[in-house]
Amino acid sequence: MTAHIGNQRYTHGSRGPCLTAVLRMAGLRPTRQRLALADLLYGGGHRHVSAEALHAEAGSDGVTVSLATVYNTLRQFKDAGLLREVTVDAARTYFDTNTSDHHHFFIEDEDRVVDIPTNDIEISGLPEAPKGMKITHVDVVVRVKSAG
Amino acid sequence: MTAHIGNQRYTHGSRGPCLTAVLRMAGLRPTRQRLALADLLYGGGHRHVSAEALHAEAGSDGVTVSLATVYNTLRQFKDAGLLREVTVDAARTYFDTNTSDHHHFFIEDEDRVVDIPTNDIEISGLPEAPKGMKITHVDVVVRVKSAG
DNA sequence: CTGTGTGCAAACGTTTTGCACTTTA
DNA sequence: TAAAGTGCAAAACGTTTGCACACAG
Repeated sequence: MTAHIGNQRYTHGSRGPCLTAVLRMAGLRPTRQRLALADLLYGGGHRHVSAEALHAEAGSDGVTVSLATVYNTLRQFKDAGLLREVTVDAARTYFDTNTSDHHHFFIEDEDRVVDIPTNDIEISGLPEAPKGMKITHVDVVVRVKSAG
Repeated sequence: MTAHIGNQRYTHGSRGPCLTAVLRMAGLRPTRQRLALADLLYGGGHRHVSAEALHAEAGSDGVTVSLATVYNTLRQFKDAGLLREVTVDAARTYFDTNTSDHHHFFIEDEDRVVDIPTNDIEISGLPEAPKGMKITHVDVVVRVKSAG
């Protein structure tokens, strides 16, 4: 079984040592805090987290990390290309462990971000970027709420 | 010449009285501040504003409004369907006077939102909403930066 | 030992709110 | 004159930063 961290491929089972290597490759020292957060982020499948949520999760996992360090770490991971920032909600910043090109559902009642499972989305009729501009990315956010 | 405020159509030239009517229809008393802000928002073509920017604009226009009132007014206009909130940037909230179905460019270097001029965008391959959910809206944000 | 990372608390920018005052109908 | 809106200052919120201490290499 393989998974991805940023654009690194890694084999499950050798996670501990591998995370160390990934951090090193990203130019980040593999400290206790960063390894613990990386393990939470990449230990299972892909995830979407907010700083506050990750901090709470670390806490209830017995990992001692300050909220400031969580914020700093998320930003460093993002700058290193290990995470992608997802802008869906003005109130909070979400980070996605899946950095490949894909789109999102935003579940409005729950303030939750979910990957759109298919890669079949195609956007046609996109206009040119305004004069002198180039497109860096196209984000599609499908906002959903419970059908009640 | 006609324009739109929310889903109201109105004729230019009779702007003053018309704005009063629109506000009334939205259940909002046509106060001096709300009329002034509505005039700034709808006086020209469609616009994208942040609270701070609108407040500054009012100020340099000689209109005395507090920032809190600008925030409150923008929220009320949004709740009344006269404005649409555009989520493109975690740092700031933008409001769009064009409430019809359309998409946006976000100019990253300038923190500026621009309507995508065509209505030709089609999204194919959209998956079902997650079980028990229904789609409320699909947002497409095309992020651009200067081609330098 | 040197430099990087961490934690805390304080600072920050944006947005909301509580309350006394003003305006609208 | 009753109900709604306003302004101000203060609070609240998520996020960042400055600085002293701790840790990795």
